[in-house]
Amino acid sequence: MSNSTPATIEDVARIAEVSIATVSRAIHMPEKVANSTRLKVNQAIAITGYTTNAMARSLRLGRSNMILVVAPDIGDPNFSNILVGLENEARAHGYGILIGHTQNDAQRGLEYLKFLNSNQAAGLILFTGILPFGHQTMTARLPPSVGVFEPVFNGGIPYVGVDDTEGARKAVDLLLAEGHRKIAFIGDSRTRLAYTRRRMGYDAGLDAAGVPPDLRIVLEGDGTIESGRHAVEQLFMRDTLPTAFMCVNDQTAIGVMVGLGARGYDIPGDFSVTGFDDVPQAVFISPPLTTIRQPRTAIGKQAMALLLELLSDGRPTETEILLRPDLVVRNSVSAPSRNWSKR
Amino acid sequence: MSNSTPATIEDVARIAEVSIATVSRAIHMPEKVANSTRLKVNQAIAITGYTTNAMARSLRLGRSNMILVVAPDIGDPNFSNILVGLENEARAHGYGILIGHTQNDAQRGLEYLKFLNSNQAAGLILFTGILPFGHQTMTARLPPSVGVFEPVFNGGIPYVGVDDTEGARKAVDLLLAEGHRKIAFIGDSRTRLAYTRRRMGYDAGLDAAGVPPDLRIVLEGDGTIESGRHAVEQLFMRDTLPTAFMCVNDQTAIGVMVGLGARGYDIPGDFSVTGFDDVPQAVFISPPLTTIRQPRTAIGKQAMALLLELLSDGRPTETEILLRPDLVVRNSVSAPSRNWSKR
DNA sequence: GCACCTTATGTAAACCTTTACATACATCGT
DNA sequence: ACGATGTATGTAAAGGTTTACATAAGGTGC
Repeated sequence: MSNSTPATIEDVARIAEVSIATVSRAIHMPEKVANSTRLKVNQAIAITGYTTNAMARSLRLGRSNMILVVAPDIGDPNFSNILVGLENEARAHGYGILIGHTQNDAQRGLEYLKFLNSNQAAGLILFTGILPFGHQTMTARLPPSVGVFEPVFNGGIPYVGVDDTEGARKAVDLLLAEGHRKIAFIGDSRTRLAYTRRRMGYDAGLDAAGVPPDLRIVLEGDGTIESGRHAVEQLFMRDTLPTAFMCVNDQTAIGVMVGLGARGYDIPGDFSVTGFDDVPQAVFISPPLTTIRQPRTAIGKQAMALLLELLSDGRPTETEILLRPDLVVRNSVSAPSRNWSKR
Repeated sequence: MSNSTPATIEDVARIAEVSIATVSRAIHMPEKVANSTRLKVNQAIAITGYTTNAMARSLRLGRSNMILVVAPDIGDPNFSNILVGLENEARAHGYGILIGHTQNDAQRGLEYLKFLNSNQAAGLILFTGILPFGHQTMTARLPPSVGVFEPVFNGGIPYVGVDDTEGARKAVDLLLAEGHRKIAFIGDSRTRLAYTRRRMGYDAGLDAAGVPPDLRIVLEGDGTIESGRHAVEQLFMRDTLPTAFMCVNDQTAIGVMVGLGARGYDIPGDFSVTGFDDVPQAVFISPPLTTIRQPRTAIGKQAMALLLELLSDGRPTETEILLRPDLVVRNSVSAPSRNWSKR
């Protein structure tokens, strides 16, 4: 029963007294095999503890049943829930998923490219707008692929995300509705296109409200807690301060809140702050952060569904699927303090 | 050059005008082949863009060059850095790593067991003390395996972690040195053995200091932020309060701090708090958390090194590798407030 | 009772590697 | 000059699976 080497299809065939072809059919095309023999085969499988050797199967079929998910940073609080959506959908269709972790290192990216080139994955999910394959990026031949969160340069790769511009617009509209005019945008135009789109939502909102350009303050960060904190320091060195901080993501917002807290200011009493993403921590910090929720599990599910479609049909029906980002109001926003009205 | 089907070893052989055996040797045992032919082969490889088909190779060799890392929760802030250590070490030895994500769901665990049984991974790294294979756990035949953080039940699986008891001892000794006597332990004896060991450190420290049992307060949580917050609520319903909270991990400590903050208390003015793990957030919350650092990257590196050793030798040289946990002092601990001396 | 179709199973090739063994040739010591 | 030794390469089998094709048996319509 538990021999040293795992049972093969031949062991099963011998015990069931049929040919290996019949065993294979009993497993993968049960309707093609007589009830009586299917029963025998199943018993033999139970006896031997047989599981099909995925190497051999993939070799023969020319494709694996694994999907590679490549992300620059697994620790990103956005990652985990997306993954749940991806996994569930994949599993429901007989695929497994593997996670690759590049840390924005081209060398690592190349490892995964090799992995793909050796046919070890049937498809690819990309968590970054940039193909992480260094100088080979242009010539890389990829399996069917889908991006998450933002379009992948290079073109031809459909993606699933959220309407970032609209989400940002919801945040800025809330601040405007509360009476803010001088709203700082703590952004990041370098790392992700999604972030640039959020900036566009900020501008569009202020344009629509007729806020003149000289009341706009835009700072560059890199989307980390640290950069949010740094942005606050920079602003306090200038002579004008905003009444609200609209942050490109929650991490930045948390940094801003920590920075303001360290200077003794109250949120939302002295300053309002908004984030984007609704990461799990957003509800735990104090005050709980008003932010824009991304339907992460749904994004994961859709992305995988799209990839599976590609895998069977070959042609994507859609090149871009955008889900709706929702405003979630907590306690980090209020009307601007009158203390600051002079500004 | 970029045909529809990827180049095989045979294409390379034809172009280099040698046999496929020579190509294989040129790749894997270069010293066994003449310089001139090795050159021809390399050129042919460059022309065809050949990469060896991992399926076929693994099938032939009977082992893959992938290592499966199974974790209950990828979002765990401890996970990411361990992974870096694991990855670097694996990569340096020609192995790739794949990440499996069980979410404590036996069904998912079984998927990975199947994956292992079909020889798709040469080794296994386990992030939980419990084999996540449901009812098949006892009969599961596993490849060489190493645990991370805590021993794996079932036995026979070596592990790499930190001396949890000693780490906890450092935390409690700090609190005692500051003058605390009434120290609550917010623990979790159910989910991880490591947590039970931390409790042992707490008891040992108090024993050594001669703190009588009736001054000890132990609450059960589950290691989440929420459970830390809940513990605070529970304690305020009792008549006696501690002067310090020693928490089984940082998440719990953050919850405790949020709970105390919500009630208007100052840390460390009114209460001291310690954590364990030194997760990345520990430095960002206010006040920054005094905690015990786990050398995560080193743990990952060692765990992978141990697994690779197992893979080649078959026998583990050590069954347990414990690294030293360090106290990192920040701002969440001070001497007990005199307001509370009545208690 | 026979030609024909359907259904169930078996045979063997193919997927792409690696490697034991065989072969061919060159080198060396005597 | 010849057997022994060593080096470089080729031939072919094996690894476990899927599936096109072949075969056999049973059923149908006449």
